Amino acid sequence: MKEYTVKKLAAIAGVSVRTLHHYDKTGILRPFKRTDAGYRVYREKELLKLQQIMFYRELEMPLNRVKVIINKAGFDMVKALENHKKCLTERNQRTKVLIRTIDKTIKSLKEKNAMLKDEELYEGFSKEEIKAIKKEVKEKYDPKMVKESYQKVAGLSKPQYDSLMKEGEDIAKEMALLLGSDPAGEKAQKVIAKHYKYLHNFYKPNPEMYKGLGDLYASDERFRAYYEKFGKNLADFMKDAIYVFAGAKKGDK
Amino acid sequence: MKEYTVKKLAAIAGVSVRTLHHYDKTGILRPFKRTDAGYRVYREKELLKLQQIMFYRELEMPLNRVKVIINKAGFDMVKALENHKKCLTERNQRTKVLIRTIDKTIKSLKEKNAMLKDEELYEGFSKEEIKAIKKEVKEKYDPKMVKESYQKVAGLSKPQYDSLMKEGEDIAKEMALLLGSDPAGEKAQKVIAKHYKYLHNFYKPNPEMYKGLGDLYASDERFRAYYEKFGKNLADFMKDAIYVFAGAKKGDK
DNA sequence: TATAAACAATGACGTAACGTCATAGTCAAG
DNA sequence: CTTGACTATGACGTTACGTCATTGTTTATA
Repeated sequence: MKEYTVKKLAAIAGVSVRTLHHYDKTGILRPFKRTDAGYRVYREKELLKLQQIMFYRELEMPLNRVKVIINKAGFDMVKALENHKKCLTERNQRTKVLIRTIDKTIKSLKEKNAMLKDEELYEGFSKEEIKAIKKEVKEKYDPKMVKESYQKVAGLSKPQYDSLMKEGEDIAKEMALLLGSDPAGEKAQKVIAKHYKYLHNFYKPNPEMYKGLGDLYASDERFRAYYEKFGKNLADFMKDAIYVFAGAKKGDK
Repeated sequence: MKEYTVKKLAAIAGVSVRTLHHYDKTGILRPFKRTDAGYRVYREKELLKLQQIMFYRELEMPLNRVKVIINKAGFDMVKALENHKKCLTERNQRTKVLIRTIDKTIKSLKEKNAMLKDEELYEGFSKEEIKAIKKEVKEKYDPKMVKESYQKVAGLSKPQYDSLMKEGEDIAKEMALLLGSDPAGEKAQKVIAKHYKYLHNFYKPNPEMYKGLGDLYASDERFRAYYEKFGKNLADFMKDAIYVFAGAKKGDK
């Protein structure tokens, strides 16, 4: 059984010794054992785990989230690898968009008649969008869903993201127009069905989760504030309508 | 002429207002003007410049270096864009290696007879290597060369990098063996010629630059320390031999 | 066996690039 | 005039290590 101390592992993995210390201290990656002298010793299992950490870091997942994910009972390494592959492929697609942006900018600079729209200058850059998405999702949806949502929307372009966010707003506006009506009424239930379907953009909801979300809308200050922008006590109305819908949905199942 | 204040520019570029403030404060991206009220106003030139900054950041270039590069007289935007394209293409290649690593790891996990060598777990990850390269280059070469060197070696795999670094060490060792002999002697000059050729891995040297490097070797504490590891006052000896070689080289030119 | 170099540990301050929030002035529309 | 959106500056906080100091441990060589 092959064992590594910090320098050897750092060398083959291409990380620093300091990083390994940091990971041990923060509990993200513990060594297999410590020698009597206090030396950290790592084995195959730790090497695989470090690989996971490195993939998550490559995809800019914050360490405190990585820690939760990979140390959870039932963590499926193969599934995680498949997900990393998907995200990396999407990143490569985005990089191709960046390269196209470069080509278009060069053409625009060289030929005075090939003007770019200002927005076109930044096509493919999505850092801030992702952050905005994460914040938006966090504010509007169950925090447990944040990670999954992140993975699902990371590949969106800005126009796609804008469109998605606008759809969410439109649904909220539609509900606001029905304030004062019966949350179990046909109209409200039609819009809520649309909302439920909309959530599929972020994660795969089920009736129980949807009810939990309704609770969250009504009880969490940030959610209330978000919906208040569209109508007075809209969060409560959403919750009521969600409960009706989710009850019916459960019956379906 | 279209003008933007911070929120509008932040929105189309996908950065935060805070980022624009930060860039202004640090002098990386100044606005076109300030209104009487103190509002920042940006125009086309600033938009193009921001695009540059964003490409450099995408490629993880530190801001203080970005500042120097793009604010230099004669900064060639088209050339820079072409260079970004090259780097992004290389990054995509590296991502493909990562994806292959994923495939191999999955196969290894699913089929117990498809064992991976430990090093194979980390193929494609290069962050620490790049950092090490930057540090190494910084320690051994003219700081002005760092950016160019970074671009030139970024695509190296770890074995390629290791090989390259070893070659550098071997040359230093060879010179150390000649300590005490004539720096203008045939043997020393033969090794120095090898050193000059070796530098081509990092940048395109010329005799004047090479002499400057010799000066740096002898005067900079880090360089001296590096060469001291191989032999007493090796840095001085290198400088002397470099001066002879560069003089002869100049004559060639 | 002694020594020196390489490897290891812990501790702690510092860094880069913003993020977050507080406070207050400015602008535009109703 | 009022209100909400936009703007400014200031300042503390965050994340993921980097850097360095100090000291113990291991290994190879003379």
